[in-house]
Amino acid sequence: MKITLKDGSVKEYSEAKSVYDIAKDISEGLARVACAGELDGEIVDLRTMIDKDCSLNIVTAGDPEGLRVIRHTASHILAEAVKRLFPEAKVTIGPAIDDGFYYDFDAEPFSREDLDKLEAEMKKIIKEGHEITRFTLPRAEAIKFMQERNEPYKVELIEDLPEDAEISFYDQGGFVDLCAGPHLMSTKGVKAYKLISSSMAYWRGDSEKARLQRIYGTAFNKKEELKEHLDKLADAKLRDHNKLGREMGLFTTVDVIGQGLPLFTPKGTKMIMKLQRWIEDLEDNEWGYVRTRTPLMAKSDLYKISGHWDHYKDGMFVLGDEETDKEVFALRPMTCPFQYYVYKNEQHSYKDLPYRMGETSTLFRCEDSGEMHGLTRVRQFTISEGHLVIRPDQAEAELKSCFDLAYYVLSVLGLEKDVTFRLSKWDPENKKKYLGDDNYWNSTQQALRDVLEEKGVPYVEADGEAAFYGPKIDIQAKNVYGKEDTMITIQLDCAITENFDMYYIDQNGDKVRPYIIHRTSLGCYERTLAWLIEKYAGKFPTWLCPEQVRVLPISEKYAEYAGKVAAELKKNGVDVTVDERSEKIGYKIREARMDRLPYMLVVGAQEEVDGTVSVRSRFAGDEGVKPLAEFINQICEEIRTKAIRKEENTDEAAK
RNA sequence: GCUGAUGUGGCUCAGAGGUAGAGCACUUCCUUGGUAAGGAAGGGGUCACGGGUUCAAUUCCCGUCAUCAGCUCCA
Repeated sequence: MKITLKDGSVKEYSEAKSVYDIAKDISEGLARVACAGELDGEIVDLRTMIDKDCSLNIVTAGDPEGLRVIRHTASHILAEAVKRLFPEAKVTIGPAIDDGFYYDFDAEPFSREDLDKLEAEMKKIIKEGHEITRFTLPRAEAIKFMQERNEPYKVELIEDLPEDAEISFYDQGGFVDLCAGPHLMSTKGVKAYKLISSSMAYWRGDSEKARLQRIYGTAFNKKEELKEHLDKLADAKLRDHNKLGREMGLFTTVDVIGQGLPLFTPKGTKMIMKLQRWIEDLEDNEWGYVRTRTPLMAKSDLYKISGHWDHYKDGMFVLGDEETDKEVFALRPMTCPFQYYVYKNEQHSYKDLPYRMGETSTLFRCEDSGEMHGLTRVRQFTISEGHLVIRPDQAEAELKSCFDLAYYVLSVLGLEKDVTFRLSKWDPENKKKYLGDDNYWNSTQQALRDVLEEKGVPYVEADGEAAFYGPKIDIQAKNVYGKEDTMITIQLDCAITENFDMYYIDQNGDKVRPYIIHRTSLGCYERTLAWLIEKYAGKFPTWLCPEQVRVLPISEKYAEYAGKVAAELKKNGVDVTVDERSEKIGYKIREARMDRLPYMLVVGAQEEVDGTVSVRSRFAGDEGVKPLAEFINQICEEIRTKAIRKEENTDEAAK
């Protein structure tokens, strides 16, 4: 067969030559993975190509696709290990995923000890160095083959394949798995792997179907890369807002209060208030918003008009019983209709629009009990809510301005590089879930797409992610574990105004339906705080810190001067405390460091005489002695500009 | 909501069928110190909650609540 390589050169091999030799030859000995190659953009097993002339880019262990092949092979080795140690287990599927692989088994739950044993067994299988060979069977025989081996899940998988398909299998020294490939040439090729965790998963992701046990693992080309990955996971644990936020005393939860209902401590509240005051002033003073304050609950009638009663009742906390009570209320899951009635309170001319309403709005959503997590999925939360009532001709400009505001907020927080953009569209396969027709959805989706295009940000389009009343631009961020959440959303809604009979008076004196933009600028305060904790590992920009400065008197003799320093700072709006305890200065510094304080001011005899402070910061260590007034100027400027000071490489940074 | 694990002083955790332990933190006293832990003494727990088994339960069993992981969901 003839093989055209990436560089255009052609190699010819006799049919008699083994695929392993060909692979080794083509990859110049590079590749443990060399039996996998790229054909027309697809990763294929060289062995499927043995009788064809083809063009191949050989996949090597070092490239991303090679990594997938290594991981996929590791998952087969795991499956073999499970069959050896737990012969009753039934195998299902085991793909490579973004940062590793998993394999689902119908088996008893696995403990950490089981995983350790399985890891040891995998080591044996790898050491044994089984050659991995590929063979195919016609469908009927393939079914029989797996029936004989008593693997019902594999039989089901094969039954779903076309009648005339040739079914491929991979054999590694007797353990045979149904698989499309490709794989390494030998189990020996898996050199760095680790089983991470086990959990439950449903067969084919369907909660009606069998419950399976999933084992997650990961594998890398080299041991060092694996170590790096495991270190990163360990670091993620240290940043985890749900752990760190509690440790730092920013929030807590209480059994008897309930799930998804975090309590913010004075420190956590201080941070949220700093964000909230900033956002409210920003919107009102610089972006033309007016503020509203509307009820946290309403009669069910309101939600019937808005459509939430039909589309979203299960997600609401309903107060009362429809059957027996005259009036039924529900806590609000959104602010939209409340602000609509504020708009409707007066008649509006076309000259009044856009009418931009903002509200720091607390919402309630009855999430399923298993969904709650830290501050990112909660049942009560507060968002920087806003609704813009606009004329159709203002849509483009106002959408862009909402986008600019959100982007500005992100960039001040230092988060703008960490987000991805998503155009969330309706599900054309399930139109019943939505208000409006094809025409409506196509045009609104295009309007949002235009904004993203104009702003030149990369974005993905996602079906089925829209609100029931309109499409969204969602700004997404990942947590330390790589899980994605919506941080900010901008939605265009031209449907709801009908239900609420909203209108403005145009030039001709006619009533006209406005459009609505639903949007957030900072999103949900709880979620944003979680994100900040993880982004900064608790070392927040100074302006956001609940405690910005701690004054550390050398001894109790200087407590009075320390108090004066603190009072002066407080007068200038700085959040400051004094550590008056009779501890040594080293001890106080250690504690302040562990509390991630941005600034420590050491004061003793000399400072008292000179009216100075000895500045020590999280950023640069010892910053020397300064007149108090100079330090106040410096920190006030840092707070005013919301500067994000970089940590320099001091010895302390390493600690 | 589903599956599994977990729940012991403020925190991190140990422990065992016979009325609970360490380190840190806290309080008091000594020390009054110059840039990451000075010393001593002391207080503090209905072992998440409710049932059951047992002479005896914090420990074993069941239920509830909460936390975590994963699934599913997320207007």
